[in-house]
Amino acid sequence: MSSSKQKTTAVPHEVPAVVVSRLSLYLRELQHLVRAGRATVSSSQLATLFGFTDAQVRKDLAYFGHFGHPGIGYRCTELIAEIRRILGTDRQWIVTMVGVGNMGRALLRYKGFAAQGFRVVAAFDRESRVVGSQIEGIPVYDVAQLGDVVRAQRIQLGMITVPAIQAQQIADDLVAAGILGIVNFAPVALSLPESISLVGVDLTTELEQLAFSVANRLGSR
Amino acid sequence: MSSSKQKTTAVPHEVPAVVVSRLSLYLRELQHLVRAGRATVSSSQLATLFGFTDAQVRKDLAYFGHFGHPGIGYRCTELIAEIRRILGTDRQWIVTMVGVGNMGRALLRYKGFAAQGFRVVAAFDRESRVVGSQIEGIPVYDVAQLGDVVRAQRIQLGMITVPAIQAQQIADDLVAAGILGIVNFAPVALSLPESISLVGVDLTTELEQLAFSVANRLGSR
DNA sequence: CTGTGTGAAGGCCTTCACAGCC
DNA sequence: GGCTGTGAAGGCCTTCACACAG
Repeated sequence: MSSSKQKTTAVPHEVPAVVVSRLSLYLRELQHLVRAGRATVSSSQLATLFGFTDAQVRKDLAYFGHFGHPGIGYRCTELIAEIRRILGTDRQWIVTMVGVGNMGRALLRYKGFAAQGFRVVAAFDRESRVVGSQIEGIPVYDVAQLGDVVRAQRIQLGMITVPAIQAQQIADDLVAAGILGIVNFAPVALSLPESISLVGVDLTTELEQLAFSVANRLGSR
Repeated sequence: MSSSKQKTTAVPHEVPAVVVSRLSLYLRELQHLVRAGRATVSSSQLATLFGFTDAQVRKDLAYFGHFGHPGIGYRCTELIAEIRRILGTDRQWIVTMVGVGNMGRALLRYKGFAAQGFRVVAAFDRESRVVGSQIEGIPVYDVAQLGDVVRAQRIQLGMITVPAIQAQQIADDLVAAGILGIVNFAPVALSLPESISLVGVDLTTELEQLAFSVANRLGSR
């Protein structure tokens, strides 16, 4: 606030992935806090929600700028705006879903994505039964049209919910069509060019973490 | 193999959570490899699938025992059995799903859980429309019966797919009924006793990681 | 020669502790 | 008094590099 040099403009250098994932969590809880009428939070209050330390919360945020107010804490709406800008969710992302089975359909019907800036504009499947239909207003195309539609609609992100055995081929098609990043729900490791961002989500894996934790009485995390 | 002291019996000491999560990934790919007819893998081949280093794969496994064969690598079926034992998925886990909306239904229909030792025996919802029905042969009860059913069926793990605002109450009910661990799909931080294992899965959070990665051109991970 | 298991080294993240500010 | 931002310290995980085994 004192000097003219605000360094809150861009990602400063290399940020640990784990810091970014915590930022998402902070954002989520901040939004809950605002809805509950809270104007400010301290780092220790935020930390308590997750079992982190207050220093960690401050350090995480300090990677990107000076968002806090000594003696006050962080103003919720202000910090929400900052984190959204950092994550890149202050703008809209154009998304597609490939695979309209149980999981794909469930995700298409989920309202939470749109609320955070992710607009799903097209879905794909190979089953002629669903091709041509709409789910929550989102048209379902044949996978054969994937490249054309992705290019025409300038789709940036793809979510893959096809069976594991088809996932690599779909990923290759998405990359060929110019996609920038992929969330892979199929239980298989994908091989992609370095330039493409990849996040893997495997629900079985998550249950296995839980089983291990219970079997070895590690308690909460 | 030389001495009588095999230390492959239990979790030796404190294992980093990230090691356990990689074990799940190894298991998944090993199962793919077996299906493809492969008998053995080396640490470097396994590592390449994920972009890890070979040393990391070996170190991860070395936490739990000596599973490799110098000059050969790891025998796939052997290592699968070891990892399942380590994760605790060589036995069956009794699981419940609380919330039978889009996400809950999709997960109930997913066949992958059963294949890894997770048996979903009951689901719960508050909507009288679905209570009393079955999904994939799994009965849906009213949430009011949650405690009774969890105790009667000795349910060990719970998956929560209710709206965020209801999630803490459901979690408390599950804990009161003696549950051992929870996977929380609701986009909210839960507060639980230390003795209860907790894994959080937030799909919006995953998309945000991807957005950040793309926005900052970090490429694959 | 191929490939594992592992001390040692290195690096990265977390925690500590406190100066500074409201 | 309350709370942030941050160097310094500490700890934990990853990588290196090599002895050893088949």
